[in-house]
Amino acid sequence: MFGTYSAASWKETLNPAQLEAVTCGDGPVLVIAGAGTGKTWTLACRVAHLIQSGVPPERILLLTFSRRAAREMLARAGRLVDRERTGKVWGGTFHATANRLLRLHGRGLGLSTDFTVLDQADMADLMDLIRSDQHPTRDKRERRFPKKDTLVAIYSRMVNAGEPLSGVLEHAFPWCRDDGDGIRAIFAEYTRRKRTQNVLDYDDLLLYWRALGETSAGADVARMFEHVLVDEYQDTNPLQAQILQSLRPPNVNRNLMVVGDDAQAIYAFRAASIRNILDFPIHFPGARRITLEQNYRSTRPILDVSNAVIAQARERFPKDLWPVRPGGARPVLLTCVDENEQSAQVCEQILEHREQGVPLRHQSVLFRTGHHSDLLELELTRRNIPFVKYGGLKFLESAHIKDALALMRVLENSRDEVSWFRVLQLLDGIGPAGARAIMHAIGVRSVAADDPLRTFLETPPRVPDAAREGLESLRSTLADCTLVDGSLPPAAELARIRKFCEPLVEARYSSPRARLQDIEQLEQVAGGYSSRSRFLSELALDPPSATSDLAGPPLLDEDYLILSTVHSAKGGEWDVVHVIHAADGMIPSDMSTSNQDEIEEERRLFYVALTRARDNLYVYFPLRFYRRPRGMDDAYHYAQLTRFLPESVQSLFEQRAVGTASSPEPGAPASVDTLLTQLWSG
DNA sequence: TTTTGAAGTCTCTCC
DNA sequence: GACTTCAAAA
Repeated sequence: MFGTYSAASWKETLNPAQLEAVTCGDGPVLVIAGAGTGKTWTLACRVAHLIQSGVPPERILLLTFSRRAAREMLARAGRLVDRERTGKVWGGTFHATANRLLRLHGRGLGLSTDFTVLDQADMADLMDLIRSDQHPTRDKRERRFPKKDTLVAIYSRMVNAGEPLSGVLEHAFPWCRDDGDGIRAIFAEYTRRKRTQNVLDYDDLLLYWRALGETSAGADVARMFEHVLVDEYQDTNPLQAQILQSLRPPNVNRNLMVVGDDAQAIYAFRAASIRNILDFPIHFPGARRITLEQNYRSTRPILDVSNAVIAQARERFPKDLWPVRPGGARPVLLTCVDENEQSAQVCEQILEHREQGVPLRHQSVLFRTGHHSDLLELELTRRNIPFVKYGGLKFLESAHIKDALALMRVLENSRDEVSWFRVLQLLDGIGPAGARAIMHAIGVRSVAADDPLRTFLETPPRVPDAAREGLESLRSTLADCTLVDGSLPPAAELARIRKFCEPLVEARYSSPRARLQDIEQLEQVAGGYSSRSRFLSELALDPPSATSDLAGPPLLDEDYLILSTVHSAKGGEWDVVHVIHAADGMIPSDMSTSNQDEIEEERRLFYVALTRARDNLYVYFPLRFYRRPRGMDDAYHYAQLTRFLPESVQSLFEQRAVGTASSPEPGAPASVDTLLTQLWSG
């Protein structure tokens, strides 16, 4: 269905509801689109239709949940009109778009347009720095104060939900309720420092974009766009909804199309609110509503299971998906004796489908959290099955990459205290206290002082003997990068930084070679950029989501399996989908079972996973799994099948049980099945 | 006083 | 693997 079409014929591929969405005229439109109903295709066609109707592509704004989604959608639209024109469409996430717009129009808000962007880890580091400033002697007997990641989570929720601190603490972080004053003080200082350091965090990007709407530049920005389209609207938050309102003031125009599915809302933890979809007709009076219910993706048996799972949801908009595709195999529920058996079974099924002609890249393995695939990855490697993993532990989060980037950021913004703090502690003999002393000496935090970087290079700070050699190496590296006439291309700069890091990485980390290669990979990525500031902000806003993203475009004939968290799999579809760890405590995660809303979100998450499958769906349930021992408990636990598959839903599956406790070989005798069945239903 | 190393704890999802 | 805590060494 996604082949190439002539300009006239592609509209014939659309069903009536899709066609209505694609060709509808001006004004606000809400498209409720169930899983697999051709939502992406419809949006791509809408873009193509607008361009064909004479809307200049640069006056179309397409907001998506990831940059990858925007790229794919515009690539499809490009096949319908032409690449040259679709390339001019504004596309990307809210955050990336804010970044672009604020660099163009942020002056009126008192922003200097060469700001740097803090990612979540940077936010946490700055919070931590402030926390230890405000409580220099942490009393250990005192009750624990919220950790830096918690502080960031509280702060982000407050901003994105637009809810006062007290309310956020009460509803979402009740265990921090009594620390309100301390938290408030940290937030105030956090905000102050961000401003003096000329940095914006993720939340600021949205806040300033909204603020832009209230300035005179805001009207200009609104007028820039004739049409605004938003994908995955169910996962936007109140702040983003306000941005859309500021972007579509009644006196400019109200051309706004949002597309979403309440049954697939899985970002409440990021303050996303289903109210955005519910209240859309209130925010944009006269909104037209179109529902897409015809499912093109999955066969009936897969849809039956998915519908049965979501039907148990506490509340939802009634919406039935009906399949277009006939026939199809029953989904398979595999009860495995343990996690090793699960890994082995996944490999077996994958290879069998490949034998039957389904290449690896049309199959995927989905799981709740990044480390759920650890064992499987070992097994895949052992069997030489190539794979690419999305989501989970990210490349940019590893310490050595952050070290290298911190050096670049000091060059970019010499008042970036988080980066200085990190860079200086790379030196032997310099710990937190030493780093603070140096930062004070070169005036990183005093607004009036000269450029701290120049001070650092011109007058070397006093350091203990152990740090002398490292300090000189650091100074000459930084000097090298600044004194070359003009500015060095980012890749060349990183090459020098890598030289500096080499001895450190070798001394500090266990597998230095792999880590140095990581930095080389980063150099490769940097090769695509001519400006350091662009490189750094793109990296913060669109981090490589898989290691393969860094290795450059994979060879066309290369075949590899996709491993992904369910969150990262949103919007994807595969012929064969394997959902692993369908046990209570995994799905739903036992960190998300404290209240009904969280459980409902986990249910939708499971639904999203199931609905990714086109032809074959496998759900794996490991009976026995390892969990790090807590207290006297045994390290091995017996699990219950996920609560989202009650008896009535199980019966829609073909059920198999494999493995025995003593021999983890496939093909257990039939009697084991009944034993296992008793275990999960008893 | 500050750094450094060792032992112990706990780990979700993403822009 | 990353972070915290604690104690020894500089």
